[in-house]
Amino acid sequence: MAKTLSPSREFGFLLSDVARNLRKTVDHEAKALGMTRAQWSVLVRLQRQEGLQQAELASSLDLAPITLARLIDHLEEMRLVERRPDPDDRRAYRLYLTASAGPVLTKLSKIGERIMQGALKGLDDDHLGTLIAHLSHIHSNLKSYQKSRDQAEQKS
Amino acid sequence: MAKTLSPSREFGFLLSDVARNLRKTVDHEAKALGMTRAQWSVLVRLQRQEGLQQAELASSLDLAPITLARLIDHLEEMRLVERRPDPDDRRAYRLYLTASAGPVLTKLSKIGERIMQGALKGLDDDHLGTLIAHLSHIHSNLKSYQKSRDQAEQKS
DNA sequence: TGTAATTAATAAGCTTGCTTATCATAAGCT
DNA sequence: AGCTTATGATAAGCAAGCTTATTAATTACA
Repeated sequence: MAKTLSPSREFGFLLSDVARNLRKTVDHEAKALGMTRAQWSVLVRLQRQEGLQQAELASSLDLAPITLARLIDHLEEMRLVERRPDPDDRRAYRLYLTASAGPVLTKLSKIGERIMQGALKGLDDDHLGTLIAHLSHIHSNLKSYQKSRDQAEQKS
Repeated sequence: MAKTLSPSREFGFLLSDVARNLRKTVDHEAKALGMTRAQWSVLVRLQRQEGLQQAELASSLDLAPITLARLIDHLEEMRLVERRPDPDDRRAYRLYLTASAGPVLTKLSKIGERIMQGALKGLDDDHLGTLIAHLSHIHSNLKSYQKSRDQAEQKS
């Protein structure tokens, strides 16, 4: 039984397990503030750069535009984000945080810091640096893999 | 602009980015076989251990029982999995792979190997070992974090 | 200039995750 | 034995991802 996996596949499963646990933890903490993880990520991104169009934001979050549109619907109902018409393009909106988003973002940032402190407990800075470097490497492998796939599809 | 994040938060974002890209790649490849990633993971788990009850399988995959129930509905329609009544418990089913699941699993295994080879290209075995060790450490941190959270909720 | 191609946003409808609730059966306790 | 509690499966309904299709506006180019 318990057929052993190759190290590379073991890594694949481990990575997705860790990411799922992290998601779950973040979901749980976000909920305490009446937010979801997806909404959180939108706010954080807008905090770094306001005035984006929906399509730009969607691509920077790696979401389909329609998925983001519905997230923005909610955030607008919650009065945390507002759509303003793009002065140069009547098809488009530009997205801004409202005044009430500030305090929420402060809380979210504290929570994020706390979660990651807990997750990385016992790992010293050197090791964290190595870990980040390795993951970045894998990240770029995956991105070039996807790019070549997209190009292959383009042709067909 | 581009306010810098602490290394620990940077790691959090990176981890979820990598995991999302991996998911996306796996989704794409699974689709070519008419499968989804979730279905794939069910089959792989059953391959390692047949005859599980739904509740057992759900917990081992870290899914809510109802989520698994609907996955099994589909896999049963696809004739890859079958529910057999548990002889000792009339409430429960036990899950088995059908004969046609074999060839599918063979293909899936090859695809998984290929994806991970691509993702880990340029990373030598030592580094992979370190990476796995660090992620395991983080994994157990997150699990104990969750456990303490669950216990706190138990009381309330 | 006017038509074709592209782009921004949204709609419809699917999957897969969740929580909460329901039903039937099992198990435990007195 | 009988009552309560726990458990296996499912249902209903929500969130958030997707693909495909539609509409309106913009851009490109013949």
